[in-house]
Formats: sequence, C-alpha cells, structure tokens
Amino acid sequence: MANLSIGELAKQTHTKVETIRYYERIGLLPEPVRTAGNYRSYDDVQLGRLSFVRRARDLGFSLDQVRELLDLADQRDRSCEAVDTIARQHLVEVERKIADLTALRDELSDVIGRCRRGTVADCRIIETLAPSAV
Amino acid sequence: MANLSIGELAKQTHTKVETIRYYERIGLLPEPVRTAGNYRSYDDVQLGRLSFVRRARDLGFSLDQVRELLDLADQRDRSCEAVDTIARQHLVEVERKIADLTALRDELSDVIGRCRRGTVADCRIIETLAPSAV
DNA sequence: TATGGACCCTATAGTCACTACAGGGTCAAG
DNA sequence: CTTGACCCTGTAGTGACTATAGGGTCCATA
Repeated sequence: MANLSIGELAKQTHTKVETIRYYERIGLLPEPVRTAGNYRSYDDVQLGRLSFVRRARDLGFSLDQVRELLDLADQRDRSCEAVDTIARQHLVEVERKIADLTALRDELSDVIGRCRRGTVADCRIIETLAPSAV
Repeated sequence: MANLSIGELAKQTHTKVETIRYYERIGLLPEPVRTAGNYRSYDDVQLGRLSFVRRARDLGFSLDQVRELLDLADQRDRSCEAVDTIARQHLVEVERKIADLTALRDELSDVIGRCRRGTVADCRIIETLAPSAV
C-alpha cells in the first residue's frame, strides 16, 4: 500500500501535478481520498491507472481513446476487437509518418550536403514535402 | 495558373477553409488577391506552400518550426552557415522522431498480435502500457 | 515556540492549433 | 428573381494541458 501524495505520484509517473488534477477534473481519474489537511492521497491502483493513461497518451492515443481502453479493461469478458481496431488505426498512421519523415531526413541531409558545396540555390525542401500530386 | 477559390484550395490540400483563413491571420500564408466580390483567389504557388505546411504539420513540426522551414526554402540567398544550422537542427529532430515512431510501431504491432483472437482477459494491452515498474 | 520553505489547495486564465458558429454578402442555375 | 452553395468577418469553443494568483499545511530547525 503506497499512500502517495500528488507530488510523489507525479514523480513516479513523470506527470505534472497540474495534469493529475486536470485528469481528475475531467473524470479520467477517480477522486482520491483526502488527508486531514485536505491533501489528495493515492494508492497503487491509482498509480497503475495513471501509468496506463500516461503511456497510452505517449503512444498517441487521445484521452477519449484512453477512456475507451480503460472501460474495456474494466469489462474483462468483452472481446478485444475494439482495442485491436484502435491500435491498428494507429499502426497505419505511424507507418505512413515514418515513411514521410524518412523522405524529409534524406532531403535535409541533401540540403546540408549542398550547403557544404556552396550551392544553396536549389533547395528542394518544399518539393519534397509538397509534391504536385497532393 | 490555377486561380483557386478558398474552397477548392481546401479540397486539394485536405484542409478546412477555416484553417486556411487561420494560417493567413497568423501570417503563415500571405494574403491572397481578392476577386471583385471580395473572395480570396489563390495560385499554384500558394497551393504548394499550403501543401508543404500541411505535410510538415502532419509530421509533428510546430507552426513556428514550419515558419522556419519555409524561410529556409524562401531565402535561397542566405548564407550557407545559416541554412546549414537550421537544417541540421531539424535533421536531429527528424531522426529522433523516426526513432520514436519506430519504437511506437513495434509496440503497436505487439499489441495487435496479442489481441488477435483473444478476449480482454487474455489481452495484455493494459499490462503492456502500464508496467508495474514505472 | 516560531519561522521558513517545500509542498498542497482552489480557481481562473493562458497556450497551441485549430474548429464551429452567428450573421451576413456573392453568384450561377433554374 | 429566388434558391442554395459558397464566401466574408468576427468571436467563441475545443483538447490537452500549463501557468499564475492567492492562499493553506506540514515539519525540520533556531
């Protein structure tokens, strides 16, 4: 049993104190018990829940999607299909972004190379990221 | 020469009309010429510029960074050192993003693999995303 | 016992990058 | 000459925080 203050919880989950209070305000985290001095007091269940939220956010899930995932985790007899669908959508998007960024990286390297050779004039950054066929 | 209305430009760049006006308001896009009826009228240069902005935004660059990249492409007579410095900074960031997204992709693939043909009870997405060792 | 500083509280406003009205004007088709 | 799709300006709302003001709590040290 942990009994963490909001600051300790923040430290352990790499979250700002304000963000935790914000999550509570929007109903993503339940209201914790309070100490005599009106301080919030958290246990390991809350710690796990917040860890999950933070990690999911870091992976690009919206707060609404996080809420959905939390609901799914609470109802453990349900099919995993919804989780799979959300993850699958993200995977497609992530792979497209990797491809785009790789193209941009190559172009930036090229610009740097050309710069070294003193021919800045034909910079093709715009052409790389804004192909005529949009 | 295209001579696009704001709606046509929006369609071609997969942008909302309001967003285009917003970009103009904050000075990211130049004010276009107006028709007799005070409608905005765009050409292919604007089209290319907006395409670039959208693509760069999608890749996770902030509007301020997009502004910098646009300057990089615009001011071709800049000194080599200035161009090199900006390009180099962006290259570092782009490479970090590629690494992050690659890790994310692997994790999502893993989640999808676990979810396949299981129930939430078997699906370990929660454990994956909220490991006890935070 | 007093006090200083680290921590906590609420409430509100600000940020970024849009997005959505409200209330009106323009324009081509029928 | 009206209908409906499109455009205009201006302002307010959204998501997900982040910061600030103005105060209360806790506890180690003088």
